[in-house]
Amino acid sequence: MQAEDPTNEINFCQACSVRNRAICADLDDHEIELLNKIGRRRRLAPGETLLWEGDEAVFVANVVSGVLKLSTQKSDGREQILGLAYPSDFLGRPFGEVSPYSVEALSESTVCVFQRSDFERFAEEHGRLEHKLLERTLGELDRTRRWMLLLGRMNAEERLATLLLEIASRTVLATCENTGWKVPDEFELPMSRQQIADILGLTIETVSRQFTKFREEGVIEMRGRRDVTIRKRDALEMLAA
Amino acid sequence: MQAEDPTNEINFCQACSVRNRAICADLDDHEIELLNKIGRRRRLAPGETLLWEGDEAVFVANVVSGVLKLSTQKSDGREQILGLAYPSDFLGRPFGEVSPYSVEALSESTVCVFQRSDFERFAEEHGRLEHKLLERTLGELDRTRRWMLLLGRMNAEERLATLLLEIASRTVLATCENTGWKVPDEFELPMSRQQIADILGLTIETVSRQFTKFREEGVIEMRGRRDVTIRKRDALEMLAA
DNA sequence: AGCGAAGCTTGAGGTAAATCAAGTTGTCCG
DNA sequence: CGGACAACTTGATTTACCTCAAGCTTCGCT
Repeated sequence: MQAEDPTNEINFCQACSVRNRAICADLDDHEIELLNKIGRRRRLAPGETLLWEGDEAVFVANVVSGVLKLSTQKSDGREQILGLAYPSDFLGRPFGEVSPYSVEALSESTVCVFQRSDFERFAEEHGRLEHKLLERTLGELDRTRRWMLLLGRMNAEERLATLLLEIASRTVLATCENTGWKVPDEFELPMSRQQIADILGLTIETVSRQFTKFREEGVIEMRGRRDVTIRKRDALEMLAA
Repeated sequence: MQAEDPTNEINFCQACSVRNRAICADLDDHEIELLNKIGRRRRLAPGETLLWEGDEAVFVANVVSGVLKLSTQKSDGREQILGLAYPSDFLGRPFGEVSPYSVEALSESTVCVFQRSDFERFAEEHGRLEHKLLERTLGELDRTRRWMLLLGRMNAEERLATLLLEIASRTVLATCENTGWKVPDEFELPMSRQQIADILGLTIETVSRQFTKFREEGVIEMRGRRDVTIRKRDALEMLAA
């Protein structure tokens, strides 16, 4: 998947690894060609920011590879991560003036970027794209609402269990083509302990202690700081349920 | 606004109080007539449930009057309210099989209900409706994500301040037509203390203590349990910021 | 290899909110 | 109008998580 050349500006849609899963999936060859003309590939290094909260919303984008975070800050600096974006996910705020959150790459990422105005014009002329975007947005709203139960009503243990299962399941969807995949028990965390804390609404110390606890209980195994193996999936699912 | 007859099944769209704000706003007279044929009005008493979490998603609806809550539960019964729906808001999960949350009326409410299958067919044939629904869904996603900052990173005082301001601003949008309105400082809470706790991710006791604190500080004034007057809006805005 | 620094872990102590347990106040209804 | 019940408030105590403060790993770099 990393083999394709992200700098190739000519007809990159044809070879795009998320071509059949992103919002462009239902477009025909002619439409794809038009979309190809208004978009461009962009590579982001870890830590690089694509959109700033409060800034004019100039871009929208599809994630092609990598993982990005959406986040917002309180005036005093407290940060809350609003979600993660995986390959085929859509980024940005069409039909809105300002970006309501920041978007920053967690890992080395490739995105397919459009000027918001270009994209909106295209969408209004091509109902199928707008329909796909609607379906994706409704799905994202469901996912976001489920996260509210975690932030409002779960304890630290339940929160980390839920996140580990979520990352596992999202990782596979991002890695394999849509036949024959299954959710892996081994994966790499795409973010630091502090970022995990900002996702879960906890402090870095509490997150660290929970990792230690899961390790001691044999629920997970770790090689280095970011390589996780789930050993007792049932235990995690019980907590997350 | 309560003067219109909710049981009148003939052409209720024409006289609908949310006609210009709901997703039907951009439809022409012919389209409205078609939509009118597939929808029907339904009145809900406080506490009555329109959709159950996990059930087949048979309905979608527009809120005409009243306030409803969307909520989800953990397996052990802990509840988290995912959001409130005010007049002109859209309810339900188009293009999905199961309802990801429950919808229950908080106050006496009127909704305009469609069979999901009817609605989806109509939407696919009428791009303007789908576009409106997309805009509304994107807005709802933004609002939901902002709430995550509250659940993940705010203390009890900040949470209640934010909710009071939110209810005040949503109440006016629900009450007045779109010219000349301003946000009121006096309003009625449409929910119980326990429901406020379930919105804010707190316990009923903590909510009660915060109300008492705001009253003692002269930030708000209360007549009975549900009538609130904001006396120091600055103070609340400072906390919510 | 070995240094340095950022990232992470661990411990001790403090605190906001939860929990448990009475009281009190509104509200419904005959 | 009064009585009963649910809804709410208040107080005392506990606890999960936060804060502050060291240490310890991991990893990039020369």
